Amino acid sequence: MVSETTDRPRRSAGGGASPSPTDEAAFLRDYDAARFPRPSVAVDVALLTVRDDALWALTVRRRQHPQRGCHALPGGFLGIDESLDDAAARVLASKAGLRGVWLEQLYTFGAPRRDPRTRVLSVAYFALVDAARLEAAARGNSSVELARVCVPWAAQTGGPVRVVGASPKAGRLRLAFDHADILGMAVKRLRGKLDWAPVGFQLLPPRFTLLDLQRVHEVVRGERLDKSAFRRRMLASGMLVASGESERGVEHRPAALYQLEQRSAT
Amino acid sequence: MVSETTDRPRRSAGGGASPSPTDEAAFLRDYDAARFPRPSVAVDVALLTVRDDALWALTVRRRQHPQRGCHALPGGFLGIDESLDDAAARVLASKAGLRGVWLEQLYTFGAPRRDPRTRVLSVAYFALVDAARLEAAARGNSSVELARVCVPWAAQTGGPVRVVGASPKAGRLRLAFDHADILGMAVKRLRGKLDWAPVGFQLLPPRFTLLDLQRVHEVVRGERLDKSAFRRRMLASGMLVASGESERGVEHRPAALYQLEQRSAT
DNA sequence: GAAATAGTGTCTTTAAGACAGTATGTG
DNA sequence: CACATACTGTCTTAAAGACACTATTTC
Repeated sequence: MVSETTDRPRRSAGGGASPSPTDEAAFLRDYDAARFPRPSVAVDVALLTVRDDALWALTVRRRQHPQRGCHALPGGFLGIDESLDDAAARVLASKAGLRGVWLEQLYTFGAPRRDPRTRVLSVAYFALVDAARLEAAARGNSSVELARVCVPWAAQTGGPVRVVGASPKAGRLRLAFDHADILGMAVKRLRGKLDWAPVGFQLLPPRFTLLDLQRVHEVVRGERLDKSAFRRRMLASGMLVASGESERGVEHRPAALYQLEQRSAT
Repeated sequence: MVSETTDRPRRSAGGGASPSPTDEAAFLRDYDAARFPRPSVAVDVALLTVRDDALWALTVRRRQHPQRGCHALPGGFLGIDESLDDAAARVLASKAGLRGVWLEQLYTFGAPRRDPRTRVLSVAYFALVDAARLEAAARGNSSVELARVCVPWAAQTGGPVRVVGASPKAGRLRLAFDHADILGMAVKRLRGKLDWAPVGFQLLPPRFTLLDLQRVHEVVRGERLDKSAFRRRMLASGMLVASGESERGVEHRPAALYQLEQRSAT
């Protein structure tokens, strides 16, 4: 059976089957948005980076019920006059102190019981930042924590991931709600876009060597790549340009530094 | 500045800066979901098909304000205990009488003024069905209409699309709200998935010839493809199997009929 | 056998994988 | 000069594009 919740809520009950035509201004004046129950809407951000040959995600330790003590993705409720993109940027700024980070909407999670409090939809976002910026942000903020992401599936299969604490002896962390699924989808999306969209660069500082970029691709894809073929492919893609400068302070031949071609900045 | 709407709404005002720890059951009992304003959440479905060398979308003529007289995607408000996927399937069943259609979440549209009534988020879905089923469904239902989709951008660029009525003399149709953007994103997603996911098959009946499939790919991508290379690629993909049968009633050599390999059914 | 589309063969082009080699910095 | 890593060359392999060719059905 089809639920009646599909009908547009209206204060003035239109008489019977025939629609009661009024002008649009009158319609909007009489419109009663509160007539049907509405879910809460949150925005959660899967912020990923690459460091030490591993994928890391930013987590927030929950100090309140529900799921108190679990690790969660940084998130917050959507403001009633706030766009989704703005909400995601606000969450990152307020929880991690990060601004101007690459951000993209990922998926909306809406299982009816995903949050025990009430119906809460989560519009998940997916963000990428280089390790140095994320470390700097996490250092000055005791409420956030980096967690290493372990991907138990190959290629684009998808599914939840596991996370492990940063300290050497730390074990597996408990993720709140369906956040293991959100993180898994972020990894899946990242793997899917890596080869054709300029996203790998977002995990590196503005200037990087080709080997840095190769390491990032290897960590994200979870497999080794051939150096020669990788360079050919990257340079042919047109997404990079040589900056003209080179590494400094290394005790071997310095590598050329590249940067993102401005035109592919999106 | 960071808005205070990020805080978790609670009925009992916790005293000052320190959290007031209670057990989780008590927390949930005291939780007041209505404390902050919540948006309405709708689910809209971009249902696409391919016919006569063109892309078509199912539209619903709006009989009520706002945007009365415009064409819209079939949609409805999310039930408070209903999953997003269920809502999308319900919308397709109730507005188009279609069940068991391939359906995937697309994107959530949430610009604050996208609907003049009140804040309405739209969780957009993207559905594919073969032309015969869609025609059959539209024939018995005067409130829906097929609209031809014109894509004014190349490859994966993205952006809104235009729609044109089905009758030969029909001109451009006005689409309600941001539904031209939703349809545009559906086309972009379809183009992106066509080459690696088993989606082209969803636009054809269960058994089809390789030339049928090639026409579908050509229409979706908006360019001609080479027959030999297309066959090689499709047969090598493992997504198809020969059914063993052939076309009947054609006045030329009948083509072999293929079907989707069961393993790639997702 | 004419017409029409089904289906194949093959040459060329392009991109990727493998891997060895040369180049250029520091100590 | 030793060493470490940067970078290049080249052979092989796989896939795609182009396009002509053969095959099989109906009338």
